[in-house]
Amino acid sequence: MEAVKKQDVRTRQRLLESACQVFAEKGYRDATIADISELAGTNVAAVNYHFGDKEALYVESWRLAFHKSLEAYPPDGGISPNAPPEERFRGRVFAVMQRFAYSKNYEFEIMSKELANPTGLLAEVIRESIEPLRQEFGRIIRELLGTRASEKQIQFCQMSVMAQCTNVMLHERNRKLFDQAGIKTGLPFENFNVETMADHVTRFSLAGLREIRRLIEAGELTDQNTDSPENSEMRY
Amino acid sequence: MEAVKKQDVRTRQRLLESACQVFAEKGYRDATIADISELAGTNVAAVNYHFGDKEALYVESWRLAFHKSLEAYPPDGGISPNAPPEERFRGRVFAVMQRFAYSKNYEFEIMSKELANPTGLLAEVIRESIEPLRQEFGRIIRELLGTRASEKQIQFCQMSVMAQCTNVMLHERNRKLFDQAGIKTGLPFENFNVETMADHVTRFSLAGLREIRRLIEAGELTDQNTDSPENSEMRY
DNA sequence: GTATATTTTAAATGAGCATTTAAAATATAC
DNA sequence: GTATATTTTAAATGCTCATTTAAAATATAC
Repeated sequence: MEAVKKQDVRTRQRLLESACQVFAEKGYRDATIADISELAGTNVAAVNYHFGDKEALYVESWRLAFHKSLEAYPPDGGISPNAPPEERFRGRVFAVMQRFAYSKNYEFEIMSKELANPTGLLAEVIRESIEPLRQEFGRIIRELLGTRASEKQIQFCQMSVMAQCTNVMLHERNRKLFDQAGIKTGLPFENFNVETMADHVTRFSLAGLREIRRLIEAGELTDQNTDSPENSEMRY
Repeated sequence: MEAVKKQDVRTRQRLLESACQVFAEKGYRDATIADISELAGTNVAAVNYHFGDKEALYVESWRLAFHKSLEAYPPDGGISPNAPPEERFRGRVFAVMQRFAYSKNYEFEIMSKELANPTGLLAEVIRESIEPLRQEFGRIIRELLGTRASEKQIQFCQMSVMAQCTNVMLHERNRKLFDQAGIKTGLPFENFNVETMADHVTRFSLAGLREIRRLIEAGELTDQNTDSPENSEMRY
């Protein structure tokens, strides 16, 4: 049970890598153990032997996918911590988009499927993985917004930036799907290029951040303004 | 076969409305015909009798959800076509976010699940539904970017704005899920408010658009800059 | 009111799938 | 080399689910 032997590790590892790929392509529910073990060249029972069940395999797959992705593209984008915040900002945006863009990094596909259609199985482990990155990025945004920005204002802005990074990728993937299905989309990005997109998102967002900062410092944007009053209708 | 009688319409309608709800909650694959027909108070065979199969019901559900959503929140946000583009912009952003925010509009949940994990069944019908809105919004962005903006630049900016609208909602939904699961998120939006969020997205984005316009008009942003060169790695 | 067409129902069918089982194969310990 | 522990395998199990069937119920036409 405890002792992990060589051969063991090898099948376990193959299984895990296949699982990342299949979960990324199909999502938890549509991925079958048969798919995964066929791709890994093992028997279906191997999954249950090595991981217990499909759920545990899913969680382990996320961990591996995230780990590999982060290893391939360090989150600071290679920018020195002493660089001006605008540059560190661009580094982060670029790194996120690379992590999401390269299809062998299954991080993005697994996560976006999970977020849209949650199984609940990854809630904790995704949060654990991502929270440190979120904090680091938040600190850069704080610098850009100035000392008078509230926590909530920082989080709103962070959301605006990250939203662009993820949606670019969803967009791009779906354009590919539409193309394959022979549907004319009128959508952009025919020659998709991560660097170009990162530049756009950076330019657009830095301008947004400067404006929010200006408003805060001109006193035209109190926290109340960005905070929620009790008036308009709530969701649910 | 052809003639549609009264009682017929009623069960058909109940089935359709239940289907919207269940597909929105669970996505295509996890929604079962048993779920749907139970909610509608009909027999499971009724689905096949009235719609043929689950796939056709899914497509019809999207149509209904989208139609109702648009009816409840007109896409221009009630802003006159003669208003300045900034106001029309805000109207659109607000309308989109309302459509997405109110949970009885199943549009958002069905669409975001479909986009993250495509069945392919909605590709055409979603595009058909959304394309006119996309065009109208594109025209507003064109006004804001000025006459020298390229089509690609407009589409990039449009993506940046829509990305924020959709991600706010995903974010919010998942915060609720995390809360329910008792997981501390550190995520924002404790008192979620559509108007506040629409204001933020509008402010942030209008600043981004002004900056892109400035760069275009200063000649610092040729279409080449925003277009894709052949250098860096492509996805897939 | 009777005959015909439509709609609803309960039960059956059969496919897909995660998981289990127990035997066979392989590695490890001594 | 033999005994023991680990790993792999093919087949079986049992559950969920979409879809079908054919009989019963209900509506419509005349």
